[in-house]
Amino acid sequence: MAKPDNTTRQRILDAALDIIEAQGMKALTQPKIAKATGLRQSHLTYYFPRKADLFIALLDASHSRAAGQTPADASSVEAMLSTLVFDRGRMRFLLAILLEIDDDRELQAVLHAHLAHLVRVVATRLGRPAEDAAVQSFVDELRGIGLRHLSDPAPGERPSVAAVANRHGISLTT
Amino acid sequence: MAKPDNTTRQRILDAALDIIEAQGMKALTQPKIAKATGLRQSHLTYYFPRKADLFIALLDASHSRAAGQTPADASSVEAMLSTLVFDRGRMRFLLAILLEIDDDRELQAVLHAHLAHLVRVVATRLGRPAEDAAVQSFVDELRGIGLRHLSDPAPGERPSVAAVANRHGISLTT
DNA sequence: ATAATTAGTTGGTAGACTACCAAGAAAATT
DNA sequence: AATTTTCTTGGTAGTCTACCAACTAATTAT
Repeated sequence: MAKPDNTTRQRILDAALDIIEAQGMKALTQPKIAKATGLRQSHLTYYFPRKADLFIALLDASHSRAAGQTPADASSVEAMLSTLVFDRGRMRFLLAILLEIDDDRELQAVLHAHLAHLVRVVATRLGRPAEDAAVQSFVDELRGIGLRHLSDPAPGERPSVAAVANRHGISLTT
Repeated sequence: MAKPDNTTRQRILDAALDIIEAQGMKALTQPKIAKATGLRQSHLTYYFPRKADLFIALLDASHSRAAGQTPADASSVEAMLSTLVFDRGRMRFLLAILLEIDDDRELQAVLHAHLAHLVRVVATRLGRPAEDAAVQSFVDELRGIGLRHLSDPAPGERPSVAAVANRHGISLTT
């Protein structure tokens, strides 16, 4: 089902995620990844010809990593969305990808599918139809809030995800 | 009231806006601005020591430019928000700034104020109190949709701003 | 088994770009 | 007229992405 372990490729992705987590998006450079993995810089572009390719690959990689840490019960949907949207690192990650893929249709499609998938997952976990318009607009608003949150020089408490949900006729307490 | 014309500085900002409009955010580089204005590259960093400084300055500059073209009647709020959020260039502009200012509190504050101001303007134009929570969440959701729109490889028609407004109990037809 | 093809790896380089700096020119103050 | 401040220049240091030609290891085919 999953690709063969492909150790080298995976090592790159892991190192990249570590760097992002520890030093942020702007610090994610080929030299740093090379150092962390012991590979040559030029070698990295063999696996990921353009930086955008790496970014897109990281999309799934980070998802996998997160999946390994989070229990899949419905009660954690709120927490999941909260970090997804209010964690500055996470948000910047998304924005960076969005900017990097620029006008590349192919990569856009991958990202778009990824985002759509997330909405379906949330909807399902909330016991709603997979293509629920309310869930979509709920998540949309969350992302908008997250965007604004990102520019807040002194962010206080994280906004309540549940309150936003209510606004869209969604109850998080199953 | 306004700063003195400061021609050089303004010339830089104008050239920068032109480049962004014509070639997108990624094409906005010091060499290109230098060429367009006839200034030396090193000179640009005299006016804007860091790239983020230029970005922030562009925030107001683009606002001014847009103000000169748009009539200020209420009926155009919809159109204004539509381009603001669904125009890929505009959206990328915001994201680029967000990423570039990173953790600089000072610049974050400027951007944050800018975003807050926009909401107040929208609220006022809609005949609502300046600090209207509904308008805020309305704009938030729009931005979230805009974000998603940006990753759509084959964007169809722009979503209806009015429909989103209704969802937040806001009517655009004054 | 061995030849041939494909996948992975290396070192080096080209091309951009931001940021900085020392020194000189122009403008404004005193 | 002298001095201080602002503006301008040319040059450089340091990063980074992307590319490429050559080499090696691993697969696949004969």
